[in-house]
Amino acid sequence: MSSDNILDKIYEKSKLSNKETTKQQKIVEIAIKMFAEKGYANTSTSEIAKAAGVAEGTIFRHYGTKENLLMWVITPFLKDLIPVIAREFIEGIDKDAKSLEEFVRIVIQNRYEFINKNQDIFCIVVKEFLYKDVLIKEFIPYMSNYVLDFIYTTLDKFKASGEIIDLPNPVIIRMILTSVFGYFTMRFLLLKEYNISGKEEEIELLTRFISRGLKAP
Amino acid sequence: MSSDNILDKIYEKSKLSNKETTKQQKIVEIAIKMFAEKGYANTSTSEIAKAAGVAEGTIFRHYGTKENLLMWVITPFLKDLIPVIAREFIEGIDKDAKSLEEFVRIVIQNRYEFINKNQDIFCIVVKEFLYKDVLIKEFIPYMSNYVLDFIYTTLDKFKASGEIIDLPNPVIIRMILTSVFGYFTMRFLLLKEYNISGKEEEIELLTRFISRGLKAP
Amino acid sequence: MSSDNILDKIYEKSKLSNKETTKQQKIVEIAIKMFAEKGYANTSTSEIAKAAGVAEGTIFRHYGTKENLLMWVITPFLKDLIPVIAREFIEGIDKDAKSLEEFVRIVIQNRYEFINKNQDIFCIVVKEFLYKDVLIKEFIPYMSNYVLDFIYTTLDKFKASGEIIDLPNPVIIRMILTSVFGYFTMRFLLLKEYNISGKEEEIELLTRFISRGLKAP
Amino acid sequence: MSSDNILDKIYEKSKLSNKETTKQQKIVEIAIKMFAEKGYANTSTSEIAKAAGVAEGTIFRHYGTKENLLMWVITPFLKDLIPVIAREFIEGIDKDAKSLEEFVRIVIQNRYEFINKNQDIFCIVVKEFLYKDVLIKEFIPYMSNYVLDFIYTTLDKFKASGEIIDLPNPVIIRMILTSVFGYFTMRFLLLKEYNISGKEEEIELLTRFISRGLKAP
DNA sequence: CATGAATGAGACTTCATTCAT
DNA sequence: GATGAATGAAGTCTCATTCAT
Repeated sequence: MSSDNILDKIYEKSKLSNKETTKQQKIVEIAIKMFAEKGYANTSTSEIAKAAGVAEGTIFRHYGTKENLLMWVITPFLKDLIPVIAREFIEGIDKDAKSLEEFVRIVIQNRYEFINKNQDIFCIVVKEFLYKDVLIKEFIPYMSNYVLDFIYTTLDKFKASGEIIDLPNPVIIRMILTSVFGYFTMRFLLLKEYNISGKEEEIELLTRFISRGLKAP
Repeated sequence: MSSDNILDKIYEKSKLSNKETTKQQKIVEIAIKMFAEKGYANTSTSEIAKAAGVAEGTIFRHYGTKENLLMWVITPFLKDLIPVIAREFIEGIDKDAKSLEEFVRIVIQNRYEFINKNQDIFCIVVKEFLYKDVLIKEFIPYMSNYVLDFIYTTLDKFKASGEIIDLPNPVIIRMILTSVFGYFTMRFLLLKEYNISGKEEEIELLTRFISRGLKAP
Repeated sequence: MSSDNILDKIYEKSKLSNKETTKQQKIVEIAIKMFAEKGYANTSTSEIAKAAGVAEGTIFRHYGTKENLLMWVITPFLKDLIPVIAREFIEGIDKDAKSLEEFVRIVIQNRYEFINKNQDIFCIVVKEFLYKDVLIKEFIPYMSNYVLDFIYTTLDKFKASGEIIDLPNPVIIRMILTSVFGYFTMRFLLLKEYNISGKEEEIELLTRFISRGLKAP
Repeated sequence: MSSDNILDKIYEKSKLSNKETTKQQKIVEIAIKMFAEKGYANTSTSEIAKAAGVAEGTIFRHYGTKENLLMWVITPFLKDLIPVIAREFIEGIDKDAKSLEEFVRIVIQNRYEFINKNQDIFCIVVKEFLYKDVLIKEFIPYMSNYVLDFIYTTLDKFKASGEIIDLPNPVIIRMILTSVFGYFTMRFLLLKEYNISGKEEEIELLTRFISRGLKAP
């Protein structure tokens, strides 16, 4: 069964493709840890090599470029981050036809698990997002038109039923994303050690905050 | 009358104290622009010097270190960012004894202006915040106990009157800050060019979103 | 058989441990020459690199710091300089129970050879000694208590037998060292080219000068 | 009455010549202190300017070059160091026709006072001596033929009377100088703080050491 | 005369990347 | 495939010196 942890996936992928070495695993593992901790720009390939117990040349043999290594680490995360939201979105609504609140809860729970399991990569992505337009451009296409259309019609339904406020869809989506990613950033980057309350409770609070904030007046 | 724009303040300060040179102004101006655009780590002092039409040594004659230059640019911004929020908070509530919604609106409006006028520095601060613990440590003391106490008692009052949900104060504050700064980050960093709607309207939406989200059930 | 020349030792050490490269040897060789000639502070790493036919980065890949390179060159010399004196001292006296004169002669001869073979490094050490307290601190511990004790009791014996003047031991030692190193400095640094007389004769003169100077009245 | 302290002399000289400013005095004073403490190469003109309370340009207005400032500081010291030895030498012998020991004593005492009063400049000279051949070349001519001739004939006289060992004059002079300057260097540079015994006693010991060391067998 | 802002050459150092072994 | 020595471009920073004010 395929794990939710990106690292595992990378391992699987590479095992399938080309008799992935332990060394490659180690490189990726260490790179993730160091990029997350000190940032991509402040981590040198020689540090990674040393920490991974590998010759510096080996990194370049496998990944060609430092930037390539970053992408190798980030891409599967990005691929999973939004598409799964979308699928979840669709399935969550389809199956249960629940309220917005219920839906938001499911999404947040799901993403919480995902990010919690990949905290380091999340760190990297957030930090690099601010610098590299490339990342944003690579990110957007995953938000396919099909999915967007579905989200739009769903939101329209909620708006029609008077459950949520009547605002343009992009505005609503932006509000949800801002709140959710704002929360995750604070939770997993800035206040890592401050554990105000339990996971379940925090998710519940955030869910209520968002769904109430979007309620029709 | 002292402007709200940090750049102006730096100019004023230096004009008053050291007979600041045109070159120094140029250096700071260019540094802000480049740090914001490419990030502190990815901007070299030689680039700054060249763009400012100045010898590289001149930068170091005045600021000693590249990091010093960053601080010179960031510090007044940080000094203004939170304390003013706090003062506004106190005064806004005191004067008008209005609802939470009214208060949130005032704060957001005020901060919107401030950040709008100092977009570049805001960019720099957000980006560096994720890397440098130093910044956070320099930031926190401005949130004085006096202010925090006031905020706490105010929130308690709102909770007592049943206007807002009964949650621990740190949780409420965190939610507000997350939403507000999440919004600003999206607005001024990530989606600079996407102007979904007018400024007034956006502030209004965010205000309602937050104050409703915190309403008692 | 291990040579008395430090350069040889460095080569041996590195050949044994790290498969030392020709380039590394060349770097050390050139560094010694240039440090000796122009002084550590007045020799740039780029000069060394150019003269050694190596990229400047190569120096730092191996030695990390310019100061490290200096230490790499100096340390084995310092390690040998005094301890060997001490051992010689002990053995020389022990074996033959000869007069002070005989002992001084042995020591000077031995040190003459040593410094003669490592003239350049001696130059470096003398010059840097005056600037860096670090060096002195690294130097002193080699003068172990055991050795000092032995020297003291030996000098006491000479004093008891009436062969040498009755002065505090530190004073006597200081006089010997001052004369010997004063001589070496003049011989190998200041008047390199002036060869007043043959080596054997000079040693003999210095020996007599010191041993007579210390004779009891 | 003309002082023995070089600083005073520089002051006098400059007062006589060109309405010497307090600033120039301060510059020289500070330069001496800093060159002595940290070495010429490790002292920057900006440091000197700051410590002297003077603009950096002022230094160059007066002395043109950093090296010039060094020379301005060193030259009068050098001029006094040896010539006075020579004069003393001549007069000491002439007047009292005493033994070598008496003569050596007078010279050492005299030089001790001189160097003691100008410790900082002595430090500078010793340190720079090792680097700059220029200094040596500037130094030698002061040892005039007339003086040398006198020393030679005097030494010859002592040798003829059987008081001192029969060695070539340069060898004898070198031995004396080596011992004396070796002692001064140890006393005023390396072991500044270690005061083994009183000044008078140390001079006496050194005098006896040298004169005995040179005695005919 | 004095100032100090400005300069620019050059110092030390880092690091992604290449390539012979 | 793996290694790690070597590279060289680029980065931060220092400092003696100049020159307009």
